[in-house]
Amino acid sequence: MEISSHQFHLLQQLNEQRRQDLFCDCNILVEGKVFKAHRNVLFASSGYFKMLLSQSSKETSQPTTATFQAFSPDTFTVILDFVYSGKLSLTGQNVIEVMSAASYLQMTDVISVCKTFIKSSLDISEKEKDRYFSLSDKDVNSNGVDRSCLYGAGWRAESSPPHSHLSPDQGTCMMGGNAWSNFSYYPTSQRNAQQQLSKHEQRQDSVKKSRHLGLQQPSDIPHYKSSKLEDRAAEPAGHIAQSEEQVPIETEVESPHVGYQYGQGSDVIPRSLAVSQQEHESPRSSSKSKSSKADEQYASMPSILGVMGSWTEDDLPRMRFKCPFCTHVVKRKADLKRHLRCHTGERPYPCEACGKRFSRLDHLSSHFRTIHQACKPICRKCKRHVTELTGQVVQEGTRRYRLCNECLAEAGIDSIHIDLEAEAPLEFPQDGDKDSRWHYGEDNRSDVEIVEDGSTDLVIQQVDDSEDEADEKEVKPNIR
DNA sequence: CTGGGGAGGGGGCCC
DNA sequence: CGGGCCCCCTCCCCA
Repeated sequence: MEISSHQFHLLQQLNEQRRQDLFCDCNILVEGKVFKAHRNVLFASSGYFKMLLSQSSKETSQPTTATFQAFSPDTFTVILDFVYSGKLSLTGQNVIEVMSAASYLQMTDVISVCKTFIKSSLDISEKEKDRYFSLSDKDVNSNGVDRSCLYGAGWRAESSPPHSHLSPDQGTCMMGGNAWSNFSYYPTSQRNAQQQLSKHEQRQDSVKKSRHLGLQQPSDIPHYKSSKLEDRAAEPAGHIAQSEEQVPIETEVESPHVGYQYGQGSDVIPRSLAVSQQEHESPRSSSKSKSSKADEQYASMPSILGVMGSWTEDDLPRMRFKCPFCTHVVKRKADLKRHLRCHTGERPYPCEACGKRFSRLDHLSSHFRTIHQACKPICRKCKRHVTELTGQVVQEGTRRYRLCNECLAEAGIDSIHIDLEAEAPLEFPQDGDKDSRWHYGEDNRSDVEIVEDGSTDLVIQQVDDSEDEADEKEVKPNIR
């Protein structure tokens, strides 16, 4: 006969002992603040402590002391409370730092929950958005990220089905924080197959890892292509937990206990600051993430991301920002913010000419110039340089390119006709407002001459190349 | 099947 | 710190 409440009461007693400083045999020093705990509890909860305590296990008579600088006392409080209660108090403000700390301490379950938390706060597809708004009608106070949530874990899983959780794509736990308070977390061992790692995500990480660490990309791992985010969003919500599939990848990098030298440049990450390489897949997110959600995350990004200390040649400390989702390290916070979009799938810059969305404004700009403005003074067919005299702009739907007169003749002008709606040139918004509406130019350049033709979606325009070329000199389009 | 080119995406870094 | 450019890589399409 098994009494399900036994484990709960046992841990409750241990927690009580911790609070009363009874039998505590381990001191943890975090930025000057001392935490007392039981080494057997820490040993059982954290891979880091397991390593640490196993090394010092011979000296059981002396209290073990561990010192951390890589995270704040508040963060460790959250971690320790989880260890002793199974409840993880996550908020939009602390989730990144808690995850980094959990990564450092090798607490995979905590990492998984943090990722789910982040992912859920970012994972807003159009469909989900609709649901979000519909739910918001019922729960006006729903705020998602900033709402604190409590992850109940462990023994209680026995009294509640383990399938009613963790997949943010399921049930009421999924979106916009509407059900954060109901969001329960269960240890990896109790989760079912739906928690399997997304192969695409795994793939992306492995690719990145290979790239950043100078490792060869496994040929059997298909390459994740960001442009297929819709496909990705359509996949079942599987992520979380260190699956067995990840093991080969994880073995490619060293553990934080031995430290590692980052394969990029000569910057060596100090051992004490090395972050765990327990790679975790990115929080899955739809390509149509609501940027404001991501902004909240970015805004709340704690300084823990800057713990990657290194030293310049002048012996001056140089801060580095480590991505919480991969091994990538950047010098600037803005670069990290930009990099994070490749994990969150956020694409805040839509091309209103064709609807394609981009994660970066410069990519959108480049796309627009190349696809919709025919900036390249090169004949698309023969690749020769063309001017307003030797070539013309052809519009095919929203796509524009140039053809020299010869190629134009070969293509058969007779088959091309005017698209009157495209009479005015496409203009790229200059204000940089990512939400601004794109518009067709209203200045109606006087030098634009529409040449009528016979096809259904092609337009040939005589344009002033001098203006275009001046623009090109100014903006230096990314022409390869 | 293969190679070349276009397009997209990510990182570094300058302004 | 954001915008933007350059460089590099990968994927996809097409000849």
